[in-house]
Amino acid sequence: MADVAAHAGVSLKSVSRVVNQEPHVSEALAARVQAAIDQLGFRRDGSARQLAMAAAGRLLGYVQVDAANPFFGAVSRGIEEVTRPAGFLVMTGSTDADPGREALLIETLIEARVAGIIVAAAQGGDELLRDEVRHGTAIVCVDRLLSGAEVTSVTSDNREATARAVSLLIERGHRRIAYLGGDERVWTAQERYEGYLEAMAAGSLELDPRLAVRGVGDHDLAAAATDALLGLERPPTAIVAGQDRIGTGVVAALHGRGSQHGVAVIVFDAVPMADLLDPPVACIAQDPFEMGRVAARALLAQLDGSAPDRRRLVVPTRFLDRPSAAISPARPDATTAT
Amino acid sequence: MADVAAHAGVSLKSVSRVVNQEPHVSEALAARVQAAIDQLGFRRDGSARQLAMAAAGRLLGYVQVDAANPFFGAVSRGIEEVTRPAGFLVMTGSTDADPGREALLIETLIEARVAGIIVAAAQGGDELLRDEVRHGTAIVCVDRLLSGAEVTSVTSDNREATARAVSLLIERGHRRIAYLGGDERVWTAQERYEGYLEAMAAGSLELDPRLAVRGVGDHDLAAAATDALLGLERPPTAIVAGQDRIGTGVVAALHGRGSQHGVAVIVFDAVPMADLLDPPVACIAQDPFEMGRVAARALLAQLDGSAPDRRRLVVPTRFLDRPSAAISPARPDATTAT
DNA sequence: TTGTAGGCGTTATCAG
DNA sequence: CTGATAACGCCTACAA
Repeated sequence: MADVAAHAGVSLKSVSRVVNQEPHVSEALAARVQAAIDQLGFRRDGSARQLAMAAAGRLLGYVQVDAANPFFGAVSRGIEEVTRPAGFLVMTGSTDADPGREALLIETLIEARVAGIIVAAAQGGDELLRDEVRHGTAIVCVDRLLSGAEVTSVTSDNREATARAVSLLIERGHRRIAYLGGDERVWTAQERYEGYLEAMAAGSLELDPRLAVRGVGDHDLAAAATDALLGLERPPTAIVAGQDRIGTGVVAALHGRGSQHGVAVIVFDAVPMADLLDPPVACIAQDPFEMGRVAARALLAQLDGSAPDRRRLVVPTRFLDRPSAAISPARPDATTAT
Repeated sequence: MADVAAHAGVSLKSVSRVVNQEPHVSEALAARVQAAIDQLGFRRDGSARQLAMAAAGRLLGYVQVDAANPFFGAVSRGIEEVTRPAGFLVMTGSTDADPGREALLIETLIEARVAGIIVAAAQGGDELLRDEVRHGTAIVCVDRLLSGAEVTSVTSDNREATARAVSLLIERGHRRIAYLGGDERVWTAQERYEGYLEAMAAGSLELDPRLAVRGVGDHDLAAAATDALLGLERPPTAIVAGQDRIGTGVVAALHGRGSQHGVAVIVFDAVPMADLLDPPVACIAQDPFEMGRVAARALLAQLDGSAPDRRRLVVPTRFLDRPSAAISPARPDATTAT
C-alpha cells in the first residue's frame, strides 16, 4: 500500500480511503490512486485489515461430518444463502465424525478468528465445544444437541415425524411394523427410535423385539437385516428405515423379490428417485437447506445480540408418498394371519 | 498476549515461545505461562500471526458451483483429504454458475490471502481468473478448462468415455442410439457430445439428427425429450444421457412403460442406486473424490514450486454396468426394421 | 534461557 | 479534502 502511495504521490491514508470507497476524496486523487493500484496490481491484505480494525472479521466456520454427504452439502448451501448477503465468508471442514478432527478443526477456526461457528452433527467432541461456548464463541448446532451449554440448535422433528409415519401405517391396517435404525449413540437415531416406540404404544401394538433392529446404520447391514426380517415365519408388512442409507439397503434386499412381498417401506430422509426405485419407497424428507438457513440466521442474530444464545429450533420434515403404492394397506392375509 | 505476559510476569516473547512450542523454554516458565493462558482464555490471533510472518497463510480457497451437488461435495472431500494433512484450511463458496458471484467470491478469497484457489466448473468468469493467474495467484481448475492462461486443470475423460460407451452399444447390435446432452456452451457437455459423434462415425452409423438432442440439461427437459424420442416411428433402442440429471429424466419417462420398450440406458456420471431403478441404467462414473485429490496435490506442488504451473490432468471414469440387462443387445425387431 | 526493539499492512485519530 | 502518527497482535533478529 505504501508502494501505491509513493507511486501516486499521495499519503498512505488517501490510498486507504480510495480502497475503502470512503467519502471526501477528490476525483482527481481517487483516479490517480486507482491508476497506481491497477498498475501495481495491489490487493488489500485482509489480515492486516482485520488486525487494525480489531473487529471480528466477517468470517464464519462450518464444521460438518462429510462434505460429500448431500445432507450436509445442502445445509452448507442454506448457510451460504444467508451469510453471503451479509458479507460473510464461510470456512468449511469435514470431521468424518472423528472427535479429534473436529477438535483440531474448531481450534483452527478459532485461531482464524471466525465470528461464529456452525457445527453440524457428530457428537463426541462435546467438551471442547462447551469450553468454546463458555469462552464466548458464538456457536450453533445443526442436527445435534449440545447438553450442558448455552447453545442454540437446529434439528428436524425426528421423533414426531417417525411417530406420525408409523401411526399412518397402523391406520392403514399394518400390525407388524419393523424398524431398522442406526447407532443408538447418535442422538437423531435415538429420537427416531423413540418415535417408533411411541407410535406403536399409541396404537396398542405389542412390540416384537425381532422387528425393532438397531445399529444397522449402513447399506449392507440394513440389507442383511431386511433379509433376516423376511425370513421370519411372520415377516413384517411394513419397514421403517431410520436413515437414507438404511433405506437403500432395505430396497436392495427387497429388489428382485417381486412386488408380491407387499412390504411397505418408509425411509427417514429423502432417498434420491424414491418413486422410481423398485420397490418404490415413501420418505420422511428433512429440509437440510432450510436447516442451514435457520442456523445461519440464528448465528447472525446471536452475533449482533438480537437473539438469545440458546434456542431450540425445529425444522419440520415433509412426508413424501408420491407413489401411493409405497405405503399401501397391509395385505389381508398378512394382517389376519394373527 | 501482553495480558498473558503481565499475568505471568514474563516478557512478550516468552509467551510467544510457549504458544509456538519453541524449544529452549524452562519448564517452570512454560507452566506459569500456560496457567496464565488457560486462566485468561487466551487465543493467538491468526491474522496478526500471518501478518507478522509475511508468509502466505495456510489457507486455500475452493470455488464450486453448488455445495449441495454431490459431485462437488465429493471433490471437496478429495481436496480436504490432501490439504488437511498439509496443514491447510479450505474456504469454500458456491457460485451457482453465476459469473458475478464467482468473481466476488474469488476477490474475497484473494483478499483473505489464500495461498491458492481451486475452481470447480462454471465457465464465464474466465477473464477475472486469467487476470488472477497473471497476477501470480496459484489456481487449479477442476472439471473445466481455462484457455489463454497457464493453469493446470483436472478433468474426466469425457469424450473418450462417452465414445467407448457408444461403441459398446454398437458392438451389442444397437443401431439407433440417441444422445441427450446439456447446454452446448458447457465444455464437458461439448466434449461428451463429440464423443458420441466420434463413436457413431467410427461405427459407420449415419446420424439421425432427431436422436442427437442437446440443451436438455435437467430432469424435466430430459423426460420430455425422451417422450419425444419414444414417439418417433422408429424410436431409439438405446439412449445415452450426458449428465446424471438427464439420466433421471430418462428413467422417469421410461418408468412405468414396462421394460418391454427394451431401451438400453447409459448415463454419464453416477446415478444413485442405478441398479435398483426401474428401468436400471448403466453409468459412466466419474471419480470426483479423486479429482479433488489430484487437484489439491497439483496445487500444493505448484505452491512449493515442485510442479509446473500448467498441466492437463485427466482422471479416468469407470463404466458401471452391474445389471447387465441395462445395455442388453438391441431387440432384433428394432434393429431389422430398417 | 530470557528480554528488547522493530516491523508486517491496514485503519483510526487528530491536525492541517 | 488530505496527511502524519499511533495503534492492532504477533514474530524475527539481536542482545543480555
